[in-house]
Amino acid sequence: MPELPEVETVRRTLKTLVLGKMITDVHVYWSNCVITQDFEKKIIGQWIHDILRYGKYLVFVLDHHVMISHLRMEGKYYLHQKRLPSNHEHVVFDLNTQESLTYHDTRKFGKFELIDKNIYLDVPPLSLLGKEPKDTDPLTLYKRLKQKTIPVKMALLDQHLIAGLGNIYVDETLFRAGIHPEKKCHRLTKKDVNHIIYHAINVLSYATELGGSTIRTYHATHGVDGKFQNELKVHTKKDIPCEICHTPIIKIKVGGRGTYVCPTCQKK
DNA sequence: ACCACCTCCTGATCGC
DNA sequence: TGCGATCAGGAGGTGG
Repeated sequence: MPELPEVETVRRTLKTLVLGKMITDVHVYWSNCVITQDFEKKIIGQWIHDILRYGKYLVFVLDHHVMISHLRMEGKYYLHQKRLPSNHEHVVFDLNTQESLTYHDTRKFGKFELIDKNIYLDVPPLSLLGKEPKDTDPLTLYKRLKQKTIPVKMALLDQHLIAGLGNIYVDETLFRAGIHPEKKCHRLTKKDVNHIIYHAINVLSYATELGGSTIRTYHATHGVDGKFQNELKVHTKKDIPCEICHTPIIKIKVGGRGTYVCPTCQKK
């Protein structure tokens, strides 16, 4: 499940592979993953000038549009010589170099959208996206959380409040901050929120440095594997002793999400 | 505004 | 061993 560090790794890899190339043809094999009408007609003939990232969204900057791509759980890109599509390849972009950029997504959850280049930051989904932890003002976040009764983990997964965290890095952030994922938002202190932001920034930047995490079925473009899974302290660590207090890590459900927590170090 | 719940999907895993 | 049921989950939508 790609989160900010994994998407950033994909962005950097893809930039080296497709910048300055033109999309000569597009094949959509699973139409539900494309939101835009006449997607193929609009995108053919445009050049790829840049690839940006906002939270977990990839933004391909073209001549007239941006193509917003969200990988959701299992989306992956591959660049290869033109060939027949294989299983789970739902969108194929033919390039002017005789290569194809292929989008592969087993669960078909990823989405593509074309938006006018001049307005894409002013319309959903990007207009609704919260700031990334490094740009988040602690007091502003504290005030918004103060009005909420949901568990802090659910708030941190809400991309409108803060962008980039997913299930893995929320668990890791809350462990490092010593806060229980079920703690209600309105009970968080300013100090709690400061700790959360501080550790979120650290976890995300360190994970990005290591190329993200490679767990379950996720890996970045071209078989690039991340190394941050070796740094995980709670996520996937059920029954393993906490490295601080040696209490076994437990797995619980918070808002329906599998959640790993040290029942001793993390306070409600 | 807030929040709980549903939907989309497939493959892995669980339980009888 | 086999096979149906359950689980996993990011974000958008719905309805209370």
